[in-house]
Order: sequence, then C-alpha cells, then structure tokens
Amino acid sequence: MPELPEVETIVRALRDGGRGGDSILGKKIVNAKVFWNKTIEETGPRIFTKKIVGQKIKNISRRGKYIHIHLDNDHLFFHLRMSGDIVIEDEEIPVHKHVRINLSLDDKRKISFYNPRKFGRVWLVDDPDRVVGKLGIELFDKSLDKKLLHQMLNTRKRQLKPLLMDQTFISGLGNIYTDEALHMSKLHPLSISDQINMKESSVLLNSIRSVLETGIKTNGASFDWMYKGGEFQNQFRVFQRKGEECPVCGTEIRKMVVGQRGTHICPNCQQLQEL
DNA sequence: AGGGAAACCCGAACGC
DNA sequence: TGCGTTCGGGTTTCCC
Repeated sequence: MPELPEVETIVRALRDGGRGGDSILGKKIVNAKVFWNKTIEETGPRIFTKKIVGQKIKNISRRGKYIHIHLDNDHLFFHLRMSGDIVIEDEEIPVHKHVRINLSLDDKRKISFYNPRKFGRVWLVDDPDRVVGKLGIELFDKSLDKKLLHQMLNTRKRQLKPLLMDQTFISGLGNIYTDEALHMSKLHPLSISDQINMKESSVLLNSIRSVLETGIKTNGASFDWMYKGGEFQNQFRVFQRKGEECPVCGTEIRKMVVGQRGTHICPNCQQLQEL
C-alpha cells in the first residue's frame, strides 16, 4: 500500500534512475494507451491521449502521496491509492492485466501504471492546484516545527490519528506510518488534538519524521504484493503485530478501530489521558 | 465542525 | 480440497 516512502521511491526511480532503470527526464511521450477508463480523472481517455502525446517530461516530483510529472504544457499526476507501482519497461514487454495506463516514450520504453485494485487515479491538468491545491503542509517542510504543529493541533479539536491522516492538515501520512509514529510518541490515537502540549508535539513531530525517514531509507513497506521495493515491513513496531509483544515494554499489542481504520497500539505505552 | 458510514475494488485470508 | 465470505487500504461524498 503505497504511502509516502513508497511514492518517494517511485519518484526517485523515475527521476534519477533507480531500481536498475534510467531516468525518464527529457523523454517525449509518443503514445498513450488507457486500459481502464475510470483511472483518468478530469478528462476522458480520448482527450487525455490527445493532449498528452507529444509532450516532453520536464521534471518529476512528489506532493503528499501524489506523483507529479511536469510536462511541456500540462501537469500529470498519479495517485496509487491502495496498491500498485509505476515502472519503466521495454516497449515490447506484454501488457500485464493490472496495467491501467501505458505511456510510450521516444526511446523504446514505456511507463506502466500497475494498479491491481483499480483505486489509483491519474490527472492531466494545466493548473496543478486542481489536484494538489488543498493539500496541507509537507511533512518535511522546514517551516513545520514543534511550535507550528502544536498550534495546528490546538486550533482543532479532533481525534489525533484521523487528524494526522487528514491530507488537508498535513500531507503524506498514511495508516501504517501513523500507527508507528504514535507508538513511538507514546500517544494514544484517540487523544484529542487540543490536549496535546508543546513537549508532546515536539516528540510527535520527531517521531513522524523518524518513521518516514526510515521508511524512505528502506524503500517503503512492500507487503502490497504488487509493490516489491521495500523492507520497512520488517521493522514495524505495532502495525499488523496484534497479539505480539510491544518492542518497548512487552505488553500485548492490541488492535482497535479509529476513524474506520485498523489501528494498532500498545495499551501500556499509549494511554489515553483522562481529562 | 467533527465523526460515522458507504462507496469504489479485488486478491488474500479466513471459515466451513 | 473447494467453496463462500470477509477484510483492508486512501480518498471522497453524503448524512447526522
């Protein structure tokens, strides 16, 4: 399930070359094939194809969990949602049944958008804000410090975990990394945001960044069977470890539901403060 | 305003 | 073994 580290890994592979490939910067898109129409937002497949063919890839970056491909005239965004990968392949590789879009390049290669569960989406827009305009501050934005986070938390009154996962609040945190960061911070996912003090905000911010940095270093978590990149899943502290021992105190890890999401906590380390 | 539910999907895991 | 059922994960949309 591609979260920020997985997306970051894909972006680096496309932009800088990686996983054995060469960068696609500067290549021209010479053909586009759409195998699942609903993958495309904003425009239908015909307009999408017509507009994108002929444009060159100027830059590739990331905003939240979106992959942002800057073209000559337009902006191409990918979001993988629940599953999948974006890979560069030789043109003659047969189209796998999970490939939703192929973009052929002018060097006999193609960009293949793998998305088994059909949740992933693609946008081709002239104004990037149409796609990423509402996103909150980037996790690694330098202006995001403990003071700002503390203030952001305290001006809302929401359950901590759903707030952290709200992409308009901070962009980039998903279910796995939020559970991991909350455990590292010793904060309960149901804590109310305006009860978090400065010290806790500081620890939380450091934990979030630490967990994400580790994820990026290990190329993300790859227990999504389509995404083969990473090793982060071997370091989970609590995620998907229900019934096992907390790595800090040995207490049995519990699973609960918070904001409709599977949530893993150590009931000893992460106690809900009574008001 | 915040929270819960449903919808979108389908391979894997589980239950019988 | 083989069948049917449930689950999960990110986001949006709708409802209370």
